[in-house]
Amino acid sequence: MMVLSRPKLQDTAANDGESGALPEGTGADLLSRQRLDAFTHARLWKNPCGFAARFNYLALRYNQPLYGWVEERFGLARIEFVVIYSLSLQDGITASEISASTAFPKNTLSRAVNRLIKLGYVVRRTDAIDRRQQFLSLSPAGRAVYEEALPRFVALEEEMLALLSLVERETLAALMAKVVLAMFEVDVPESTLPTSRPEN
Amino acid sequence: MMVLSRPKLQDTAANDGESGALPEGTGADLLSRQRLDAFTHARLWKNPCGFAARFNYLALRYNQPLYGWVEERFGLARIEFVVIYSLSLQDGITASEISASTAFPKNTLSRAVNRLIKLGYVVRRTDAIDRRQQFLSLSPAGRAVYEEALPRFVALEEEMLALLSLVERETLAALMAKVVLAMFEVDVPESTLPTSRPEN
DNA sequence: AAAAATTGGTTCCACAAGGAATTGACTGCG
DNA sequence: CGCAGTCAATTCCTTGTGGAACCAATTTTT
Repeated sequence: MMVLSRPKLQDTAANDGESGALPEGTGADLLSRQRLDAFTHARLWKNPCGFAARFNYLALRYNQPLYGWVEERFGLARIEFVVIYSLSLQDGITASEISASTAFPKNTLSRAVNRLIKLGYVVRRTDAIDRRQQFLSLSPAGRAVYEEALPRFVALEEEMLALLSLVERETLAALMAKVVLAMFEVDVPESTLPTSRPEN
Repeated sequence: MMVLSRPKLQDTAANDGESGALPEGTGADLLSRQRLDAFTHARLWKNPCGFAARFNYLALRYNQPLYGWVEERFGLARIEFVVIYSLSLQDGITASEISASTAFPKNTLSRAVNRLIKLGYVVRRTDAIDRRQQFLSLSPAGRAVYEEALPRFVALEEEMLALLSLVERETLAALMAKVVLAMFEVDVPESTLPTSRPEN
């Protein structure tokens, strides 16, 4: 096959695709016009789990360049920037909360937080009433990193949505919200939790 | 944004949040009814890159349990199952093609393929005219793994979409296709490619 | 047609990631 | 009030990952 250069994404992986039965006009036809290798095409458009394939693909194409840039610009690993981003969303949370929400192991977060403190991007304040917990906050330097990075993240999201009208974006947002909601209700079988391991 | 976590995989990670200001009816209100921690809520609903945050979240919640199950049921790592899944989509592709499309490094794929061959799930056939290339195929045993696993993948996708009507699903599929298309057109800046690293 | 450049795949190796066990701080039960 | 159970965070240690170098088969250049 051909393969052309393109991606180099990295994350996700797996399945993708969808099958041939896409309503025309949705992209399958357009895709084939792109110089896209046949396998990626199959992953996205002829996959029995086409929806999953597509958002996995998007996650990959979104995260890869952004975190690559973060690494190169700031010398921060993905997990480290995740901490910074998280603190910008909710100041004063603990490492455990980030761990629980993002599914990164606790020890990985511990390392990331400690490095960020050493670099002066994050400050730690031990809870007076429960001295186990450590509330984290961004330092001015940490906030500066976030401020510089955010526009890139916003811009790429904007590029993703570029082909959509305002109405379409709202529709998409609403439908995605429903899907996210559905996932909250999925009871995760015990057996699936243990061995997992991110992402990646 | 987001990020997904990496479960053990390595994938995902990142931002999250919560808070309160989403257009009503989209899920924010429903969400707050769920027993969901505040930070995750912020990540999903008060995030400047909310769309990215949501599909990252979905990727995490989708991949993690499934690949965890694969690991436990078959003793196969994520990348190994990715190979199997890929071959089911397109028989006879090479390791390089899978690498290019999924963004896993070549050597990682090399290892995965060799292990799968050793386990008898994959067979390799060297191209007669270009003896560098090795076309891969599923053995009956490999196909059996796929056949057993696929229903799980389909079922979880179905759960994700459970709250959507048929019309809504089609709308979502079409909009997602447009977004995927837009990502094809993004020119990946050179600088972002080098240092990246999946997700894990 | 030899030399240089490319490409698929593998091997080497340094390092990071994460499971498991540990420490320190609370909580709850009896 | 003391002992078992829990929980945040950390440390230890093994393993897997992925960058870089390498090998082999081709292709291109001159």
